[in-house]
Amino acid sequence: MDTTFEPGPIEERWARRWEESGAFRPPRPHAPTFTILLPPPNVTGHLHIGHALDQTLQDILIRWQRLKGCDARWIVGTDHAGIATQLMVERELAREGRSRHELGREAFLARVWDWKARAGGTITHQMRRLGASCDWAHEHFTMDPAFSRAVTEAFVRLSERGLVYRAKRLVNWDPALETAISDLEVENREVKGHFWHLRYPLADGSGHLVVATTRPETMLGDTAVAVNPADERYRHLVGRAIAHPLTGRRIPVIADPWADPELGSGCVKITPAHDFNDWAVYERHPDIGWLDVLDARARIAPAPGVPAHLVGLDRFAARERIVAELASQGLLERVEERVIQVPHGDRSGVPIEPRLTDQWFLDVKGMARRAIETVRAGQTRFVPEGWTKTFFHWLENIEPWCLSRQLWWGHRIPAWYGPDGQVVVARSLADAQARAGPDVPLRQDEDVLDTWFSSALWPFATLGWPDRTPDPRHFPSSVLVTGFDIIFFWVARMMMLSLELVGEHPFAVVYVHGLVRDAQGRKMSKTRGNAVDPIAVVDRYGADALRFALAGAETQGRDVKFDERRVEACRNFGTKLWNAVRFARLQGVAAATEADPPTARHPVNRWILAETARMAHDVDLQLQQFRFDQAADRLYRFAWGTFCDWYLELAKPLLADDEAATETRAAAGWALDRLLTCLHPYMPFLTEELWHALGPRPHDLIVGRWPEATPPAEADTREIAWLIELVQAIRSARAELNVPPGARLRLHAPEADADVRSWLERHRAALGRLARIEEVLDHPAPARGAAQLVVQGRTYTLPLTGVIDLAAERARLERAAAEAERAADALAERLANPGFLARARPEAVAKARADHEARRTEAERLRAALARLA
RNA sequence: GGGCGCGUAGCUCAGCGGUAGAGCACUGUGUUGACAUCGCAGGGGUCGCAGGUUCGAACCCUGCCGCGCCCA
Repeated sequence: MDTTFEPGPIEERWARRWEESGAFRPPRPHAPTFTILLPPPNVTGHLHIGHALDQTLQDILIRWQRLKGCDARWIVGTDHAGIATQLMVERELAREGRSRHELGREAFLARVWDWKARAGGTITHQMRRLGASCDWAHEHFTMDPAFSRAVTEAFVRLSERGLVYRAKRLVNWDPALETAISDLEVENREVKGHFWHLRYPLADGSGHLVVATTRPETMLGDTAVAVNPADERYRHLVGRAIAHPLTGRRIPVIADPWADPELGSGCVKITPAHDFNDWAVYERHPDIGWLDVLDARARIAPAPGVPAHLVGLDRFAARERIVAELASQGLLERVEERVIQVPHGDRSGVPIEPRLTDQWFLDVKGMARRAIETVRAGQTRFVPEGWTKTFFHWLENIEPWCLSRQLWWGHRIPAWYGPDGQVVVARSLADAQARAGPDVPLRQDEDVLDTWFSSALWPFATLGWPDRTPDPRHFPSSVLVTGFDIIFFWVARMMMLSLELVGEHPFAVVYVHGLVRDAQGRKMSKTRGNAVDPIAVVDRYGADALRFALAGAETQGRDVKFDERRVEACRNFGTKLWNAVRFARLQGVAAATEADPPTARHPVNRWILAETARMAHDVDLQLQQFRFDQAADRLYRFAWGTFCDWYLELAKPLLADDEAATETRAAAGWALDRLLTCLHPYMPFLTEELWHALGPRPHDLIVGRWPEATPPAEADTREIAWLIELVQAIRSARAELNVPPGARLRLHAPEADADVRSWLERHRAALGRLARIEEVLDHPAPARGAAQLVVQGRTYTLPLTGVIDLAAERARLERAAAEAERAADALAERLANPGFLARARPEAVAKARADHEARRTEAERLRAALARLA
């Protein structure tokens, strides 16, 4: 073995071997199941650092449960990402100087499939580099024939239940992509804009009203002006008419609470076809009607009253033109500079327009209610619990879900239209034809379904629905792991559709983690240039280091600030472990053959066996609670502190001792095996490599067994705790008194009782090695010219003739004594408080008494030592 | 405007009722044959501020200040 761990080749070798040998899902038909659904990433996607965190957490859970003997299954796949994929291929075409319209629908789709075959596997290959132990043998894709059948079936069934319907509604329209998008795909951005205050003349010429707007171009579609019914200023105008300054149409002044008397003049123009709030006003006053004045690309469209010279202008050009015209007519009262919220499409980045179109909607109110009930009843639990509230809030205010998208790539809506406007929703054209009548010419809906509609079926469409009922071994799944930004996209919708179509909730636990931010806490983005490529990090430090760093930083509920230095520290941790195993091998330590701990006589070995069992037990507990950070910390401290710094050092003399060597090798081998096993979920590659480095194995670690040994009683560990404390006290005194590092000292232990004497005897070699003690004597040493230490209530002396700096020793003892006294005084004060004695828990009182006694004794000893020095 | 969350060592964060911890950084020191991607020792915090509850508060409650996110 080399002295440093080279992750690259090792990771590649194990990734291949695990997948080829079927280790990611060994056949365990009778074992309890543990199932995780990977929220499907976009097929166009590249792995970003957020995926790396998300997938690391899932893989830790899967590997842990696999080690615990479960039939652990991580269901994997990608979604077809309608808009993103279509855009990607359209961009490719554009480079060739062509468009999808030139190609036609069929050829275009062939081109997309071609792209998918060529480039669609990027993200899944990157996942493999992270070590994601998914059920790759059954990878899914939302456009696969079976999955597509599920999508059609879902749409048809929901339609049969009256939950899917077609209607003309305002939707968020993306004029760049020319499709409806979901309100979840709209982000409000603050931009510098204007508030234009416009004069609207009264039709009878008796004056004007002032309305303010941020989008003057929409005024072409005005059908009313509203004032608040409680607004005294305008009450007399309600029912009168405005002569629209641009269209010349007569539009009424109406009373509606939407008009805010406090805002601007208190009058507001009503443009139902281009504003959600105005549409609501129209619904209360249907007489005013509506007028659509924008086309699919947000250019001014021909409509009654729209001046011909404006038709065809882009919305922003039209805005300028209109403002200029009004100004020249003296109808522009004033212009206010103002920061306004403008909705933007998160894909296209352009301002979206509310647009009146025919779309398919899903009525989700009832499903939302049932999803809420499921969580209320505890069938699905959020971890951390706080997200429950967010989830409820969204579902309680849910609107009908617009399912249709004006795209080509996706699941085409299974609806057909007859010549007289009749609509047939059916599983196939044949089916539709049968229902419409044999001779009726049918035309299929041009639109496709929202990608999120298909991914909402993920929990059961991946398990064979609708052909068969999802296998109860994997449905409901055990846990869904995702970022909080995806609660609405996935969690809520998967829950709603599972409840509706399968009649059962899809997951028992939803674990919600934070977002990965940069080292300064800013959101990562391509445009900002602060996005971290996880694969580049893997190249530099190894997948294990990245995984350990990410999972170790995942404290429940907080965002993760990504700092490469942390990854470096984790890489060093891997190297440390690597060297520990290298050393162990050099010493003849080999793989343990038994799951049970070997019998050991020597306290050092008994101690490490006990500590190992405790560690395994703690890590298991912390993972059960999804405390990825605490489990990582426990592993780190055990491996580095307990095992490397103490056990291996204490074991060195034993390995050189013929009598103790055999049991020490066995204890070290057993402890290392357990450590590698418990660390495997976090650092799969390194641990697998080291597991095999220790000797021939009947199987790979990935399918090993989680240690179940129960931690023995504490009594076993007292002797070593004392030893460690003594060594630390000696080292500390040596360092503070500037004793040359190589100097060998004698240790006097005049206060030792039989136990301590035997301990000193037993650990003579260790004291020699770790504290450079060449001899232990039980008679007192002269205090002058000696350092004195107090360990667990007993004083020890280190003669330092010629070396000691008397003043330094005095200062050191004084400091220690003062500290012990401070602690003892604080405890004494507490014990003197009658309230404490009367009301505190008896254990707290007992502990205070014991602590006080120990600190007081320590202080006394230190004072005595000082006195001797004087 | 509504909701959620966060302010603990220079930095990143644990701790959430018994008197403060880790990693990194920092200082000193070390070639004792696993490891300098390392060892050993050490410095460093009125736990945002002000009240309250309690025998006891970083931890519970209230208010304030600062910061972030989500929804309008």
